[in-house]
Amino acid sequence: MARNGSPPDQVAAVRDQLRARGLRWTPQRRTVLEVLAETQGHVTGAELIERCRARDPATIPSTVYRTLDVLEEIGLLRHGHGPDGREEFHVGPEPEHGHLHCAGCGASWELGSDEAAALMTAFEDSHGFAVDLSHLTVVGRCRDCRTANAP
Amino acid sequence: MARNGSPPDQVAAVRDQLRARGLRWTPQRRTVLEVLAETQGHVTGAELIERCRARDPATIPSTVYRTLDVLEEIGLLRHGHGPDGREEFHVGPEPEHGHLHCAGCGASWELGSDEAAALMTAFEDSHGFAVDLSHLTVVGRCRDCRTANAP
DNA sequence: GCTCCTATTGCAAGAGGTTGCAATAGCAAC
DNA sequence: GTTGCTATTGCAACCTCTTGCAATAGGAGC
Ligand SMILES: [Mn+2]
Ligand SMILES: [Mn+2]
Ligand SMILES: [Zn+2]
Ligand SMILES: [Zn+2]
Repeated sequence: MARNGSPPDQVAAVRDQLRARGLRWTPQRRTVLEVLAETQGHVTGAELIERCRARDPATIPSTVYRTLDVLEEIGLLRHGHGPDGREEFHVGPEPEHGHLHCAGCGASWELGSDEAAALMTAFEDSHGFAVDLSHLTVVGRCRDCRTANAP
Repeated sequence: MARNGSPPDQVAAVRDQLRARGLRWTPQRRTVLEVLAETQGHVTGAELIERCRARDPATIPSTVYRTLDVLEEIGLLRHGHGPDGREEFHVGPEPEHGHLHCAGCGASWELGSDEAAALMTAFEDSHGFAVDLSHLTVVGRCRDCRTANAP
């Protein structure tokens, strides 16, 4: 999400962006946007639905997923995939980043921007390929798990 | 899958490996193994179930998925994730490899071993992290889609 | 061949998503 | 404030997997 101003301002900005594109502002979308404005970090669709239901028990899953699709299409939201493949939406002021996930202990880290840049440059140079960094999760085993397993 | 010898030999080898571990050889597992022995490249669980059903209409999904788990646990199979996050099992003689997937045109390529090695070395050096290459799918936009979109 | 232990299976229920469709409701124009 | 177009919604059905549990059946040992 674009993160400028207080949550109410952010939500109002999205409303205006939607209307400017001929899309509509509905109570259901308002709920999703308000929940997103209060969220930091990563959320799965299911988590989001749960939080929307806390605010409006009549929340319908398909409506939430379709709203997420729209927000992503107009560039207000991005998603990556957790180590299990499930979509995770990136929310908050952090810049675009990838993830590192240990299959041993389940820990995960954000990819440093220096490292990310190196990775993107490498694919750019070799294939002319523009990596979608925020969609990337690199899975493997961390140092601790490796030394623990092969002492 | 280890790929040595004719399909019947491969299947027999797996049967022996299972028994050696106190696991059992069942008609259901035989079906899955036979289908895998005839398969090249990548398969999703659902595709595998479909092919098993062609051979044995009584095939039950949970049994197939559990068999795949076992085969992966004992190291005979690996999975990665497609761009949509779904699991894809790697089958065939190719060495471990990652994937590059274009979100624009849907094309995908295998990562070259040189490039893969560079990527793995980078994470090894910076974090002591051992990347699971076959689990990796890098999503982005290919050269063609980029020039088509921003001429 | 028969026994016995327990790995495996089938089934039913459930989680997380997606999709087609008819009914509803934004909102731009009058 | 009404009207009319059409974007959205709710719903139901469906898809891909996962899980708990009771019944079944490998296969090692005799
Ligand atoms: Mn995985
Ligand atoms: Mn994705
Ligand atoms: Zn770890
Ligand atoms: Zn492309």
